[in-house]
Amino acid sequence: MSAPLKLGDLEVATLEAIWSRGEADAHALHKRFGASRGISLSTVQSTLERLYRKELLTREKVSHAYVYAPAESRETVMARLVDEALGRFSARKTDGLLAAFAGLTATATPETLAALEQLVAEARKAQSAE
Amino acid sequence: MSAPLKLGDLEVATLEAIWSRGEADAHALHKRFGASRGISLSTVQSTLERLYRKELLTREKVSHAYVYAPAESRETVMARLVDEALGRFSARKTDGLLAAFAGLTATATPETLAALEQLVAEARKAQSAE
DNA sequence: CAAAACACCGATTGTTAATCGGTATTTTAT
DNA sequence: ATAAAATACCGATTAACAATCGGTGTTTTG
Repeated sequence: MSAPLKLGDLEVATLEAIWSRGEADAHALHKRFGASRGISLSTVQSTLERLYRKELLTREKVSHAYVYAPAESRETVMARLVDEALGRFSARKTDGLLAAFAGLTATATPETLAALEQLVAEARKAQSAE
Repeated sequence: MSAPLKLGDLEVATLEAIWSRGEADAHALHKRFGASRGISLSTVQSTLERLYRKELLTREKVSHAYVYAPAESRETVMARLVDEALGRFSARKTDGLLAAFAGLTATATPETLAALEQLVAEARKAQSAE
């Protein structure tokens, strides 16, 4: 088990920004939402650093500044967060997922349902193939 | 939006214990896992109190002791936790759920897949009925 | 009435995200 | 080559919370 993943709001926002552009440095991120949040460059750097230590970001020194890139896809991170949220329950995790899904279906779009149906169908196929 | 729900490990364990028995008082809970955790009665009480304030538990004074009961179902709490975990992402939440499901389907049992299929079918039905 | 069982209150500890400033170091522009 | 600018790096602080207890006062109950 990788250490329980915990993410703060700024961390999530940072990840999203990087996912959407592929890569970015502290300077760029700061300009992006540093202003709106009234946050200093240092804060952005610290957040990036934390994300890096959590192995959610990769960094590479270009000249003397770090350029960060995603180490994990958004889907993966989301899945991990869901796992983390439900993992402490003794009940089978699927119960939780089903519950979560049940809540979702109320507002799910037809496209989402179709995608879901597809996923289930594929999973069944894969299963019977084993 | 209810305040963001956050639960610690002891809190989840406590909830589970209460869900499984329908109701319980601090004394019973303490006997249940107080020993294994080497925890005092006070700690159990505090946890119960916190859960009560979070409106996850109901309490009723029987004689002069509180008897706690669930205020929310396990499924509801799990769904809220998932929402909480994914709600901060700007991407459509469904993406995250789909991702979570994708991850799940790899190890899902046939029963789970069947349940999932059922949910999707019901959701579609409900949708077309609107 | 006395003892036991609790609630209630307040205090402490530990963790983690968010936040920043200051200093050292590396670039870059002059 | 130097000065100025851009960054990294480090350490400190704050704030939120869960976990944890002990002590004090109150209500039951024997």
